[in-house]
Amino acid sequence: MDERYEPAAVERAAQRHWADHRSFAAREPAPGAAASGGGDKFYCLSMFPYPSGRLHMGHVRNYTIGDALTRFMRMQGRNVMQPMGWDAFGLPAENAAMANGVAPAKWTRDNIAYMKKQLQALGFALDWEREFATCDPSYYRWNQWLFLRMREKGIAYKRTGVVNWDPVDQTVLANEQVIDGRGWRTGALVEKREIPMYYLNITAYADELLGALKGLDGWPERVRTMQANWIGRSEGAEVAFPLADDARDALAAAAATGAGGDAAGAAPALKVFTTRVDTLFGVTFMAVAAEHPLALAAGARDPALQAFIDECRRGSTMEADIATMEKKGRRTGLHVLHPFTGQPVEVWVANYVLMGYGEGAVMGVPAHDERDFEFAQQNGIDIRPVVHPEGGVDVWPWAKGPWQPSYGEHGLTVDSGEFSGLGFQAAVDAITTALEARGLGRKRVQFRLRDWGISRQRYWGCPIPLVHCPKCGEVAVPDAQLPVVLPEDLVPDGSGNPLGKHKPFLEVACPTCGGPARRETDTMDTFVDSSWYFLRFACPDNDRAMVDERVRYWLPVDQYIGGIEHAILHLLYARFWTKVMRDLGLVGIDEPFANLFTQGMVLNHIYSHQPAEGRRSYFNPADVDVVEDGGAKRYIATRADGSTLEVRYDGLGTMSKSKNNGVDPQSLVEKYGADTARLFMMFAAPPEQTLEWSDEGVQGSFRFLRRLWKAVHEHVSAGPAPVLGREVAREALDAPQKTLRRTAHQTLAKVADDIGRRRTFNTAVAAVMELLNAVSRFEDRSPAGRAVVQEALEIAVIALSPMVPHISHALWQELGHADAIVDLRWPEADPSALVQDAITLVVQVNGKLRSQIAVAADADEATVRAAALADETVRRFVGDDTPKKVIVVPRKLVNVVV
RNA sequence: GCCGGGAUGGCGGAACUGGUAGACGCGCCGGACUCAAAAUCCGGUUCUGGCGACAGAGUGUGGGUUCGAUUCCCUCUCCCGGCACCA
Repeated sequence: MDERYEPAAVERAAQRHWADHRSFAAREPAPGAAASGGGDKFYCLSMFPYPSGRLHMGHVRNYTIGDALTRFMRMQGRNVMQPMGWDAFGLPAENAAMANGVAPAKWTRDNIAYMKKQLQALGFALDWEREFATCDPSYYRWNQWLFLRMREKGIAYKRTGVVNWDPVDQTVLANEQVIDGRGWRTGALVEKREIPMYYLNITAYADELLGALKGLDGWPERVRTMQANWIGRSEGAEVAFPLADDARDALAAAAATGAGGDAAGAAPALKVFTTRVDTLFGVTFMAVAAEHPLALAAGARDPALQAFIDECRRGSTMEADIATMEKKGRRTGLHVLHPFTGQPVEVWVANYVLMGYGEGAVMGVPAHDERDFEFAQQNGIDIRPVVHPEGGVDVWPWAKGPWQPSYGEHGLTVDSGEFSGLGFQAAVDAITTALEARGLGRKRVQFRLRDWGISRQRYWGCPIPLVHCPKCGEVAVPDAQLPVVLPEDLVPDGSGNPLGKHKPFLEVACPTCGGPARRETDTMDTFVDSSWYFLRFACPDNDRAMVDERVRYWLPVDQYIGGIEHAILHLLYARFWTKVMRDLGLVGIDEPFANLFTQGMVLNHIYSHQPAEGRRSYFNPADVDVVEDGGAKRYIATRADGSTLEVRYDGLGTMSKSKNNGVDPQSLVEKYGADTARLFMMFAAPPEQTLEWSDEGVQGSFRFLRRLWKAVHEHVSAGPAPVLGREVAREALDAPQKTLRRTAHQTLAKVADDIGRRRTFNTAVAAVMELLNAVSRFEDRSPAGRAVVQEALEIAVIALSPMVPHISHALWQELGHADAIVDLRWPEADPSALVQDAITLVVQVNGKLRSQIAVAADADEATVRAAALADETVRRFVGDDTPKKVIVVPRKLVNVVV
């Protein structure tokens, strides 16, 4: 055995062993053997990466967690599958293409090749025989195939949606490409624009997606809460306010000139949804979106209002922007009629009401809604209280002063005609019933969740399989002609989708009539690709069907691992997609992921610089020096050419390509080896917690592995140790030998619990470090002593092997084992090694720690109590007082209260 | 703005079910080895007072419940994730 730990050689040898033995190729049972999920299978899946170019520390964290679990579960005797693939479509490839003139396909595939090497160098127990990328036509053809099935069922449907529009580049922008309301390349003010898009009817599944969260007890509570809030079920009422004559005339006039849009004149009433129909008599205004037909009709007659509508169209579509912008409104001069009193209520255009969210209109009740209150105060609108908060003050302070939370509380209705004097629920019921009788409303459940728009006006994605024919209209591509293959040699230039200018793709014969037709150029949202990839890993080679019987064996995923940033969108879409496939008879499961582990983000500092013209650029923290300058800090970045530049500090954020703040694990792997990189990542923080990156402690992890190597080396170079239980009787050990043995077995049990139940790899590693410290202090070289050390070192190596598999592979052999540790069954801790005769209890006086006493492990309460009161220090603090109370917590402490 | 999470020594973190706050590691200080350095090994390291035994304070802020609170409840501050076209 080498005296020195040489990670490169150790890792090469271990990886060769796994490759030669196909150690991680998952095997299905013989056909027909198991209909659904045989008891011993374990499908361990980490979220597949976007091939951004290089791995970053977030990847190392994600995949090391999954790998440690995979290896641990293998050692528990489970048939484990841990596959890997590539989420290969998406925006960064187009950005790279624009920057470097390389086709997205080439850039993506080069990145995949490089990152695959990195993953392999890290020694992950992946079944590479199942690898695929979502940009492979053999994968995305099934996106297209299922899209067509959904379209047939009406789950996929077409309507207009709002997008960010860059008026200079004449292109749709992703939210990420909108910075402070401006296009990132052009700096032009972004506009909202309505375009036709395909949507998936996820709201039809809202009730099930919400209800099934209760059954997902293998999911973190925080994720379930976030999803429930996102779906946002609320019970309320739909109320129709009939149009007054002025509104009706305006709509009719607009319809005549075509200014009012499609819906103009069609609606006899303005519909809204409210959860507070009990406040209906407090309505003093209505607010509609700028794109609402009433707003457009009024704008056609009022240039000032039209200017305001145009202003509302500027800015991004992002909810965070809309929620934080200044609330503005303008009156239309048009009115609707209160459904009960018939009084006219003026309609306002408000920038915070969005078309496409519900009805594009809300009723304004300033007395009982905070946002309406502020809007009314700002615009001089009446505030009419109609609910008297129960147990609230007897005065009506609404007219002046700021909003009080009590204004929004439930209470008894007042000034509400025949509905006065009712409690919340009674008022809601009575008013809803009366509305229904008049045909002006009904009870309704509303979800916050909106349907999923999947059309993207972008090149590097899965083509939507449709053809537009001048004769036949929109025609689906027949299944036999799938996949619609994306040409891979185009280079986008920022001026829209290059597919729209590429004739070989664009020009097609209509599948129905054979005449000349135009192919659809929109591609699918990349969330589509990631909504079912976990199914495909079970059957990546099937070129005749999307899924097959192997999916029934492997699914659901037993452990899914990924970043908390996916808590809502990806995980919700994947759940939805699975339910759709179930309803189409393709899979037999209701939920895709039985257990979910959400790792915390790995953060790093962000530095950027905004040139006078063009895009803001980001600098990697590794290239930035922090300089103290008279109390203030300055940040100086060094460019590749050696020149320097003062940059701005933008705080901490997730490691990402776009912020250029990733840390490439490659340098760590080269310097210390994969095991050190893996170990440090697991040791640095509990995996569910956010981690601010710093490689300060890496050295310590390497030192630990070297100490372990040295300890094994010293032990084995003294020759074979006697075997405990055969050459040395366990009962014959002396006290220090028993203590080391107990530490070893406690460690074994703790590590199994930390990995298997708690998933706290950091404390598992710490426990093994303590064990090695105990071994180092143990100097007994007698045969019995060496037998105990042999066992303790074996336990240390086994316990670490899920985290640091390479060094464990080597050390296991050095400890005299012919079989590879990767195939070892995880041993149980020996209960007889764990027994302890005497234990130490803590004694408190008035809750403050004062002393410690040693008692027999099985001492009864009276004995413990007497021992505590007899303790000298305790008597000093208790003095002559008689204890009021003595609390004894078995095996833990005694608290004397005086 | 809304939803979810977090805050513990100089630093990363431990304390799992309300019961010894600071395990383990980093850093730092001292020592051994060495001509010297690196590496390694040994000891110390929450803060304040004390030579010391020891005492007091202490888990972002302010309050509460309890014999006992890092842990439970309320308030506030700051940080992180998500907010539907980054993935």
